[in-house]
Amino acid sequence: MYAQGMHSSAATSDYTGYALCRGLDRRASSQVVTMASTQRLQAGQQLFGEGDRADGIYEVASGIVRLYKLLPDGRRQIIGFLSDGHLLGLAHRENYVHTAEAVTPVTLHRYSRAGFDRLLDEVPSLARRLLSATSDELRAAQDQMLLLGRKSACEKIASFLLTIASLQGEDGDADEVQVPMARCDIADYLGLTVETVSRTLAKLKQDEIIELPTPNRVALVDRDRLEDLAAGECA
Amino acid sequence: MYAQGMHSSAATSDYTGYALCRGLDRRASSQVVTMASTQRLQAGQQLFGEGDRADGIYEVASGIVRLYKLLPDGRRQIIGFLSDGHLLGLAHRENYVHTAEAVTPVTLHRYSRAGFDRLLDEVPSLARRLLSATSDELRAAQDQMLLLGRKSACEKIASFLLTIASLQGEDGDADEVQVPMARCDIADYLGLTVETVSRTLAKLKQDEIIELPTPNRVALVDRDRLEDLAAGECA
DNA sequence: ACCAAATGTGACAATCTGTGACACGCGTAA
DNA sequence: TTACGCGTGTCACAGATTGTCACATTTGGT
Repeated sequence: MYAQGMHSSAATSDYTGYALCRGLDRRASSQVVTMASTQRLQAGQQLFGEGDRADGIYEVASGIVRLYKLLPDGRRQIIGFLSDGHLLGLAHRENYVHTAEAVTPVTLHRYSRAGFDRLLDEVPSLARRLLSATSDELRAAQDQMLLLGRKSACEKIASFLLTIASLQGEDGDADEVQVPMARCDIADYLGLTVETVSRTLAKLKQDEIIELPTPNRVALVDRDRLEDLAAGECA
Repeated sequence: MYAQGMHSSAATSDYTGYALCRGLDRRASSQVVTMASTQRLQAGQQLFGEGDRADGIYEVASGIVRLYKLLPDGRRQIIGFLSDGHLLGLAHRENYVHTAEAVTPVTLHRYSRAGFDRLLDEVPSLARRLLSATSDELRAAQDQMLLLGRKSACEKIASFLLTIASLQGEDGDADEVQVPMARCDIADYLGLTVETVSRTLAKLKQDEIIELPTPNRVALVDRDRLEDLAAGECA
């Protein structure tokens, strides 16, 4: 899923783009920025693959990254879309246990694992903040389990659209959302096929709940109805 | 899911049953034990409900606890079974976001939220360990997303049985496992119905992959085949 | 302007669900 | 100790939702 990234809607600072600095003092923030290197990816480019040695921790500065796991026959489950403020690579041990790829052009800050561990030693409050951020990710994952295990295709799409809207709106909710992911990405995130995603969007359009000005933009016409669907309150 | 709890197969210590003490020095361990109170639940009894105020953090000392989320119409998704060594209630903010109930008779250690926060202040290394434990839970949740979103009923059941076996065996793998959960719990954990769980177990028995001496015990007869199924390597 | 990729649609199949009936086992009461 | 009731588990049959396959249309990039 995507939980809210590790940023807050606070005033800008000298370390905009370094969400890891949030809440740290000036000296610690300087350490963070010094040890970070910047990396850019094109859309579709892989950051790391499942099984690769987990020697880096990354922070999304801009763009969208997809995380996924694969089955041997190619079945793919996307386990999260990450936007700015999110960390990648923190929860791994020796090797990465999923793959990370750019959905859009992406800018990342990279921290070596060794450097990151030293930082944790030197800045004790950082572990508290990472614990909080990882807990946010865990709660989002648990919400997604409910969606994957129990919701119908229509409820899944409704939930997805509302989640995206809640992250794009200035005041928390947008009436029209930009959906940068392809239909096959949405399908692999919701445990559906592309055809079902397409058919379900068409049905919601037919029921005048949404509009699709272009394939990558969705207007939420009947938000109340969408919220009822997402909450599982309709047949 | 259940990730491994916060215990290791190390030597016993004076604080057996207090997995939170693992890795702490004697003074910190004494603090933990002093602030903990013990709580016992009968099978089926609720520990906390979704929406309740999150004022306690719990550690499972013995028994099994199920965590679940509900939809308004009663659809339930179990998001994890926790055994000894696991913490509950850590990832929540103001209110619990899921429900916790005892599957078997359970003994827990309870820490108040306020006391727990003070402990984190006084024992900096604790946050590192909790970060590690929460990361384990997050990885397990991501594995479960792959299962819920992409695996067939048979692959789900095979995965479930192997997971249980890997936690019950002395050397990591048991040939016969105890399944203390009811069929409806297994169903709600795997995103299936009780009938499908029952049919799938019957099919695996018919194919001589497992045996069911009693409904709560499963003998893994053809472990290689089960592992292939769980990994998604068969039709 | 062209082409490839993405999206959308229709027909049919498959997997899982839903329902009803029945069997079995366990716990409690007599 | 025995019998009964209830909860759990199993099974058969029918239905529904989603997947699969093939093809048409649209969109975006060069």
